[in-house]
Parts: sequence; C-alpha cells; structure tokens
Amino acid sequence: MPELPEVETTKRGIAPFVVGETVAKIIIRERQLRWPIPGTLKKQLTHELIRKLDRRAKYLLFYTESGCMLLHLGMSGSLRILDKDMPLTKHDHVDFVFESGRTLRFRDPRKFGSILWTKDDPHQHKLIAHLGPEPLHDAFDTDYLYQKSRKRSQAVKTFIMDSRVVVGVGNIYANEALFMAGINPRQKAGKVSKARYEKLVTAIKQVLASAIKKGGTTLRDFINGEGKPGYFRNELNVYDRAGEQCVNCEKTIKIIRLGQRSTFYCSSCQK
DNA sequence: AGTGCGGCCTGTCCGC
DNA sequence: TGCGGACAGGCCGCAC
Repeated sequence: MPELPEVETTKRGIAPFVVGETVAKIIIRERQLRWPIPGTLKKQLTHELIRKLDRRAKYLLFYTESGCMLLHLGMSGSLRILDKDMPLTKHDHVDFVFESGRTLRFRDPRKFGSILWTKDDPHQHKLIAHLGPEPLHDAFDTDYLYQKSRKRSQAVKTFIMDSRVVVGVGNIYANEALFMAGINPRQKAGKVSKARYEKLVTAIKQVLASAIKKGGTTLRDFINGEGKPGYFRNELNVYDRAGEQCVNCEKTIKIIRLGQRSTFYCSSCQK
C-alpha cells in the first residue's frame, strides 16, 4: 500500500477537484473495510461543502462545516477523480459524487483501508492522537529520535517503522533510508550512536521528499488521483533487489525477515 | 512499558 | 491447467 509519499501524491492530485466541492451523493457498495463505514456517514456528509483537505500520517482528512472524514488507503487503496460516469471495476467500494458531476472513487481490493467520521477535531481522534511526529516536520530531528531510541532493544528498522516514534515510514522507505544512512537494519535501536541517527534522520527526510517529487512508488497497483503510477521505483537502491549487486560496492543485496517484513540491505555498506 | 505477533482481505506468483 | 502456500506497500489490539 501506499506509504506516506503515495498518500501525499494522492492528496495533491485530488485536492484541486475536491476542495470547494459540495457532496451531492454518496454511493457505498461495500461497507466492511478495516472498520465498517459508519452508518451516519451519508447523513453527515451529503450536501456538505469540503472546505479543506489535509494529511496526517497516512490519513487523509476531509474537513466540512459539521465534521471531518478520515480516510486511510490501507495496503491497496486508491482514490481517483472521474469526470463522468465510468464503468465500475471490481472493488470500487465507494463513490463520492459532487455537485459538479465529478466523482471521487475509492477502490480497495484488500479492504485494509478505512473511512471514518468525526464531529470533533480529528487530531483528537483515537487513531490519530497518539501518533508520532511527521517525518518532514522540524519536530522530527536528531535529538528527538536519539532520545526516543535510548534503552530500546528492538531492531532500528522496526523502531523507525513504529508510528508512535515517527509516522509514514513504511517498509520500502525504511529499507531505503537505512541503506542511505549506512546502518544495518538489525542493529538495536538503543545502540545506534547520535551521529548515525543524524544520518538516518537526514536519509528519512530525503528519501520521502524525493519519492513525493517522483509521485510515489508503484510496485504493483498504486495510482495517483489521475490514475497514473509513481516513478520512484526506479530510484530504489535495495528494496525488492535481493540478489542484485549493491550500487556502491560489488556485494550482493541480502534479504532477511525482521518483524515479519522483508528486509533488504547490503552487508558491506550497512554496519 | 516495550516488544512481537496474529489477523483483517484479495490477488498474484511460484513450485509441484 | 489446477492447486496449495507464501507473500504483498499497513497497523490495531492483544498477550507476554
């Protein structure tokens, strides 16, 4: 699924067609996502003007006068803007039809995504309130990450993928950032020096910013709001490259499992 | 309190 | 060509 750059790409793609629109109709074909779509969603959102679209971690926040819709793309979700009625494909679970006639269509084969509604400040929502800082904000810096890591025994890779530590670093970008910083993913988080956390923070920010510029990474099915794939895949140094040669040295990229996730690294460049 | 794992669900790919 | 099993970009909730 979409990691942070893919969610940001989606947000930027759909925002011009969503903000300032009024919802005319909502068509729900499948209610059972990660959590059931609340029964009140239609009532709350129909005839409402969408005033603002934000992103917090991997949640998209659609603000209206009366509340906020939280939408998560899960592992296989995508959103598209359709100019007119388009034939349905499998897993097109929800349509938001606007007064302009355009439609925002949510598709999610694996149903790990979610659509929720809150009348209150979404940042106080149970699923959002306890999240760590945004990786691209200044609050996410060397001091923060270093302090947070002390006395942590878990692998540095699972540490940076913990959304209470920092949000938006999924499996692809965790692998890439650790490669860029020259850190072995199985190093214990509490044993990594401050100097190396400085490199890691820089690498995380750089890899995410650069992936956003390229429109995200398409492994199989990620598409942006216009239905186009992302091109960051070409820039990946280690992810999904097991058995290939490291771009820095002659060694072969290794694959191991860490916290039930495929982990790719170069044993010569990453210590 | 920190850590690791099961499970939600469908599609795809690989080996037999 | 069919079938079982492993695996896939996330992440909550639980047991230890």
